[in-house]
Amino acid sequence: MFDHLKNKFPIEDQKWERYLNCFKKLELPSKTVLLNEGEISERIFFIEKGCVRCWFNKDGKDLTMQFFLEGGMVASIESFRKKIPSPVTIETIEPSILWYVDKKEMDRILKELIEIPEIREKFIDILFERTFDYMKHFVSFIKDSPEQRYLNILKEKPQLIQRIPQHYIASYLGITSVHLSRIKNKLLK
Amino acid sequence: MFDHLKNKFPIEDQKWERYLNCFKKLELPSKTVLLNEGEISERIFFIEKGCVRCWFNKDGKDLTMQFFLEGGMVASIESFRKKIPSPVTIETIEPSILWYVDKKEMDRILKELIEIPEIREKFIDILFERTFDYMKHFVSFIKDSPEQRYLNILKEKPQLIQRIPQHYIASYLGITSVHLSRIKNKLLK
DNA sequence: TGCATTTGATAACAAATGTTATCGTTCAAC
DNA sequence: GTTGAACGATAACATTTGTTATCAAATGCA
Repeated sequence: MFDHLKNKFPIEDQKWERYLNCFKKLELPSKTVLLNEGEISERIFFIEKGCVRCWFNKDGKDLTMQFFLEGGMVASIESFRKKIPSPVTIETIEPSILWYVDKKEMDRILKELIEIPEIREKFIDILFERTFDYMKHFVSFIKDSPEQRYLNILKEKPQLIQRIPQHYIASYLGITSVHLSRIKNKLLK
Repeated sequence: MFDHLKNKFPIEDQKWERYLNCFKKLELPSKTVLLNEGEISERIFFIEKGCVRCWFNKDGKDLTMQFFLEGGMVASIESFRKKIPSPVTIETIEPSILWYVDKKEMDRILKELIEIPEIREKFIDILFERTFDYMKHFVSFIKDSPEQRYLNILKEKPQLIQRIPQHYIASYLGITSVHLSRIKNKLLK
């Protein structure tokens, strides 16, 4: 697990040791809520094992915004950064092993680490990459049909298709589960 | 114009002076291409007056990804940062007054300024805000009907509706211009 | 093991959206 | 001013996608 983290924040081992005790381990069953819609995000989670989903309620419908797998780092980032109510619920959808850090500690750690040029670069890089991901994702809504979006995931993140219930994938693609079922059926032929 | 910039990068005036000569002014007519799809972005543009559109070609169709107005800062950011071919063309859609900085100089400036904690914070903040914007945009494709997306723009960025040809708005919303015309018609009644 | 819940497929029908074509208007270039 | 291109509205029709309901299979749990 900590290999993932060391990769995200490449600092020397001894410095790293100083932060280890900020990380708390959680072993959780499936369908455990990590943060409720409307609450303020106080923790950032690192996924060692399992799968986490961000979703929100729209007129009684459960709509999926994003998935995170092993190695992922998840929080309701706008809530975490700006201390505003979270627009999403964050929930495990598999039995999962997570590590979390409280916001207060995370802020302190970042404040120290950001002074180190390599870490700073890495941090900014991660931020840019996440921005690029979101850009690609919304461009795909302009550019691709739902069928094509499904094929894109199948190619780029096959894990998601294999592990995640289809109706969650459907709303993530912006379609109904009935329609996704039709798409799969059509692709078989 | 430079007020916008000073606001984005709040440094003392004398320091600011040192960078002024990196900014080159352009006065351009409408439909001037600033960067072609496939080229590598070498400049970042700041908009003093006018309007700029990022778009790409998909099977012969012209699809709009994003608009920028006065005060905006535009480049093909993934291309600018990673020196990869731009997925989009950047083009004025009104007679515009722009300022640009070459990537080499921008990198040098940022390298210096990023050491200053306030600037660094501001920079990271701008990055986060842009990320949040893209998140909201793609969530709106999951959550809202095209009609609702149109109403959202009308409310949040009415300037876009007023100034930008409707068929550009349409593809930005992920629909055809015919459908957008229908939506507007329906809203009249 | 057995039962309830979740998940996924499918059908029939309704609604939304795209396609193509036509027409009138606006607008900029000459 | 005249003209051609760009823009926007509209209609008719085709296609895609959503809705609702039902059923079968898979899954988790007592």
